[in-house]
Amino acid sequence: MALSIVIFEDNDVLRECIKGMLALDNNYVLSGDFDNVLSVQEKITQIRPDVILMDIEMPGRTGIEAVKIIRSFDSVVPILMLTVFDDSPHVIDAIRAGASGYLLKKDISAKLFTAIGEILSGGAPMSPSVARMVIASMQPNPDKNAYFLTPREKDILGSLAQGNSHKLVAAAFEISIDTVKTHVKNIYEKLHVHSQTEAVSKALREKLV
Amino acid sequence: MALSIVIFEDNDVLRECIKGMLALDNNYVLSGDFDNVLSVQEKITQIRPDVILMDIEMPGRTGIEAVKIIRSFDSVVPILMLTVFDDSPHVIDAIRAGASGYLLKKDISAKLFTAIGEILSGGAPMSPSVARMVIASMQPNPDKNAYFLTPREKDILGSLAQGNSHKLVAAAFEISIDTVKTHVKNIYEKLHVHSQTEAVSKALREKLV
DNA sequence: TCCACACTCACCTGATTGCGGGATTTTTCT
DNA sequence: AGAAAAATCCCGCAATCAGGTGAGTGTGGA
Repeated sequence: MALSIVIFEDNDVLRECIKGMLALDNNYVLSGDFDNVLSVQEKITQIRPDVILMDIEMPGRTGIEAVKIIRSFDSVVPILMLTVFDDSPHVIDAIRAGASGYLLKKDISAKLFTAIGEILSGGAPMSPSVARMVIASMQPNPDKNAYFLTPREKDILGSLAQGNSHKLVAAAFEISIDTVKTHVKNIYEKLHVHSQTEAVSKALREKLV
Repeated sequence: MALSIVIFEDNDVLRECIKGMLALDNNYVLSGDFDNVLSVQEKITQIRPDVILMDIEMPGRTGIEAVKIIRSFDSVVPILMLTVFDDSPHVIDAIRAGASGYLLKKDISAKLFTAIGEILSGGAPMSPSVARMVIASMQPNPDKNAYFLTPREKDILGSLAQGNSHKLVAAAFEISIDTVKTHVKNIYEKLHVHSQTEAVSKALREKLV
């Protein structure tokens, strides 16, 4: 039985082009093609497609917002992003929102069918540069990361980030609670923050610990 | 000029096999092959390879530890993990440590050369199941994630995670500071934590916000 | 030898937070 | 309409935290 696919893409030429590509392969049937995502929830719940192809830039509402909406009521249907944006913020946002794969438009002709197959067999197809961004986003920032924290300060910050209080940190490292406070104060200055919560937030976000 | 490659792999058969594969292609030259990573820093600084192939399970010290060591003095040399481990913790740990790609051994024969090419041109080759794990690790946990936080509580938690104090949260949502404290208390109960720092830590780690 | 730096500890003050209550209003669901 | 859940506000107290000041120790480099 053919796989049901829907596509959201505001560029008429490209949308028709993909329609044409899918029509040539009778493993797939295009169950819907739209130039916007304004009532995406209705459309998806009615059509119940096996795969969703999603552009990012569309009039009215972006594809990333649409992904969030879809994921709010369906956490499994595969969503393959299909866009020209290869900058890290767009990529990371789309994936955090719940995208299952991310193909740049320049790779569509060569890889669309491979990608759909891969996404259905539990993979996560990505254009190479996208994959690199994703991996980079998981690794500690090597550049400005420094902040010149001393080893001890990193210890303390790490312990705070576990959710420990000053008292527990002191106990863990067998030092006085006043020493902890001194370290914490120095950490605040170096990180330009003014509270434990802010320091931990910054540390976790920037993967300092 | 041929690309210099080194391999760390304790399985003699597989190591010889890869050696053989590389020998057949004179775009590559194997500059070193080792069955452990005990003095990895010396080896890498001497050889200065263009690509490193790294197993995970090795006697003495794991490949993931080796990656951390390498990244402590060289943040650019591409490291391709080559292992049988396809469980999420190993994959995520390796990538956090600084791996540039992650190929399962079952894919070596089919994809090793493609992967090396991709890694050198700025990509991040991954076996499909690995890519899916990586992406899943960036998305909010749909299962136990609930914690049954109300929308308002998520707002508050989100604001706290930005590093805001009770007072600032109150100002941001234009509610009384006492209301914020009530919400915070309820959040603590639901998350089973006892401090702001712990709550924010949990929220960021489990991607609740 | 002297300096810089990291690490350690102490004391003080005022602000914030954690936790125990109780209470009212609004929204949501049945 | 009535019950349940969510959101709002208030009080009070003990504990913790932020910020400031000061100071002793040890290590390593100039």
